[in-house]
Amino acid sequence: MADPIGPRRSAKKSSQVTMDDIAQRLRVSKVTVSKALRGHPDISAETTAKIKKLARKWGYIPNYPARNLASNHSKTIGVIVPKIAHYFFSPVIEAMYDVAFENGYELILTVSQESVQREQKHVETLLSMRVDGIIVSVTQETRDGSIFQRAKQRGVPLTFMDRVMDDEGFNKIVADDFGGAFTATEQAIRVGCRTIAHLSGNRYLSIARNRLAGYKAALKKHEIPVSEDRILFSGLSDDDGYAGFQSLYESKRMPECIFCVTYPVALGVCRAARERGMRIPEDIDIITFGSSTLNRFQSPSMSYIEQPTTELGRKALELTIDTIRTTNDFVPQTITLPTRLVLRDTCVRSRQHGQKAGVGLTKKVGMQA
Amino acid sequence: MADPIGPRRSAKKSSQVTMDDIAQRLRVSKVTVSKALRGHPDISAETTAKIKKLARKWGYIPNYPARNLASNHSKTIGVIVPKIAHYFFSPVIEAMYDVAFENGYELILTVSQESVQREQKHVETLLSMRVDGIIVSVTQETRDGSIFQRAKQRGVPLTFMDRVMDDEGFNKIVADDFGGAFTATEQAIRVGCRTIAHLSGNRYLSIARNRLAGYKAALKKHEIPVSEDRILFSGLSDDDGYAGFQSLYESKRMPECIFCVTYPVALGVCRAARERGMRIPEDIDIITFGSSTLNRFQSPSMSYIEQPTTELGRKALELTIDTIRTTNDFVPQTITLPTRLVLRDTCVRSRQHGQKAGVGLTKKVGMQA
DNA sequence: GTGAAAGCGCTAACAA
DNA sequence: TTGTTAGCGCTTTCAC
Repeated sequence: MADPIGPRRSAKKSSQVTMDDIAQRLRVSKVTVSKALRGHPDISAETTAKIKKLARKWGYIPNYPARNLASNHSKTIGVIVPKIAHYFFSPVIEAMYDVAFENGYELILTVSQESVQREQKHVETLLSMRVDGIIVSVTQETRDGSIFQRAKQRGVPLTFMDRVMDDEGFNKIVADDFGGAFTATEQAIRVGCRTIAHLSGNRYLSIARNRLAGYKAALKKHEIPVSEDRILFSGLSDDDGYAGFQSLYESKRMPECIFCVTYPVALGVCRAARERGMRIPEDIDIITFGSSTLNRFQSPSMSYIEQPTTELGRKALELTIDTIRTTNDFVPQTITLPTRLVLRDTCVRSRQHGQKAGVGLTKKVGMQA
Repeated sequence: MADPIGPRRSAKKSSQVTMDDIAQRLRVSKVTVSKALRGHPDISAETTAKIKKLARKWGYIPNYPARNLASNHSKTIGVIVPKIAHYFFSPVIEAMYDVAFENGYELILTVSQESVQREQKHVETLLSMRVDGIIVSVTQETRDGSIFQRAKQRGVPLTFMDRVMDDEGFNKIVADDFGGAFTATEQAIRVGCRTIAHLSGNRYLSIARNRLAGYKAALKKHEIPVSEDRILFSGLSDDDGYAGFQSLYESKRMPECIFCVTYPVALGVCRAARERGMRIPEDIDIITFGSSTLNRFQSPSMSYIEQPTTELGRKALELTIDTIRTTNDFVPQTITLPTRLVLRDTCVRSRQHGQKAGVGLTKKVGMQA
């Protein structure tokens, strides 16, 4: 009966190989096995090799919950996003997985579906799971930040990403929404538009607020009066864009250009315009914040403000891991990432009644600070 | 000092409230607290209420790893998908979250990025995390199923979804790839196409194989010879579609219609066709398996085979939970979900040199068995 | 370089 | 109805 395949386990319920099994077989202690498997320098190379070999042979799989319980950390980071079927979040999340992988962390992804209630529940769940850190992009409706304070009290670092809360004391990673919106609006002005509507999102959502502010600032700079009835607050979906266009259309205050808070909203506008027989960009011009990989297949392909999705994801994770490592002296940081104007088929030609496009204007397109 | 806010914790490192704290304060045992918090009928309503009240007051948060270690289950299901920024997987995953939520399960989502190595690592990680079940949609390259066998040996139910392995002994949830491809091809034939190319995926991938088989079967039924040089194997991305079109174009064997294995492939074809000045569907017709929410915004909007994404996600989770609950007598099941033909702007008109479209053909579109 | 003891926070089984 | 006794599998001292 020498060297059976796997440990002999008499009265144990589970069929898992444990460190104890390996220790007994090799006549060393559990501790030695634990250290060896983690590559601890305490243990001799010889012993370590022996232990690792048997572990592999027996198909040993570490028990994370046990490890977690004993060591008080999980090497796991929880993420809460409002939507996953979204042109914006997908690449952000993929970038997060990459960084997590590189650093030996696991990611637990949860989706709030834009529901505040679910969001709160997810925070609690992640806390229960004993994640080492949390990254959240809040829902459109989130106003109350007390649940996030709880995480903080528990000593779990929390980082807001893209859609943030105003609360102080948290890490934040955002795109330059103000600057991007400013640039987009200015582009519309450059090509000769004087009436520019803005389809904004929820009035309280950070990204919507900042984009709106950028839009207004650009108008002011160019001494174009801000007309409040050309600013529509609703949501971030294509249906909102559709409804927004309709509302503008019916109010007989059609602008020359519409600046949309998100790409889906812009799509909704396109659909509505098409149904009314209006051509883009000939009859109504458009520019949007954010895009989709599918934009290049659209005709017309829309000009847009490119968001640093990958960087957003990477930085959010990096900063969170950093904070976990230096948990003692925590100083909250806010990182703002630059956006970029990408010109396609819209918002590039001179308006008939405006001045010639591009006259005296730099055509240069680059990252803004 | 009566009733301080929170337990008095002298020599404890963590600042977490535990069941013990609550038990001591209320002069009951830890077990009573445990049971009360879980709503166990053993404990009187009165005691339960008292305990729950204090737990809430003190902000008690259960410790899942500890619970997991003691009870040997995690109420957690691991999911492995090849991509997340994908028109297909997003809704599938959202559906999974819904079902998980409804059933009190947590989901751990991992992304293999089409890498076999990552996929294997994810299986190990999920096993280490002691998930109660695993759902996987394999990468394009996955051939070796031994890692999945390991899960099975560990007693962890594993369900394949959409992209499956041939291995017996696992639950499988798939769309009717064969039937859908058959229908799509037949539609092309109906509108008068006699030469129909197929841009297929990886030769070994289940979904690609089945769609190819459906395509061939439809041609055979209508006595159209299968021409192997009109079948191109590559990948599932838009670049593959682009390259596929190019290859067809250069070989001077342009078909009347192209049936694409996925929506992104079809997009690539559109792009390539447009660059060559060919109009769709006038010069070259197209039909595709699967779609995207953005298809309605395309012009032309493509006709496609609709995949039951939500159902795929729901059923995968439901079946997995079922299997967890009845772990003793496991009988592997394969569930095939119907697809549906959706007609848009392509593959609907009669070919110039073909017979009139729709003559004698039902225009009815419905779920196929 | 190795190991014994202690305990992480919880639940299961069985007593009382 | 409640409590006692044992662990779950691992890591952390700290002694040898």
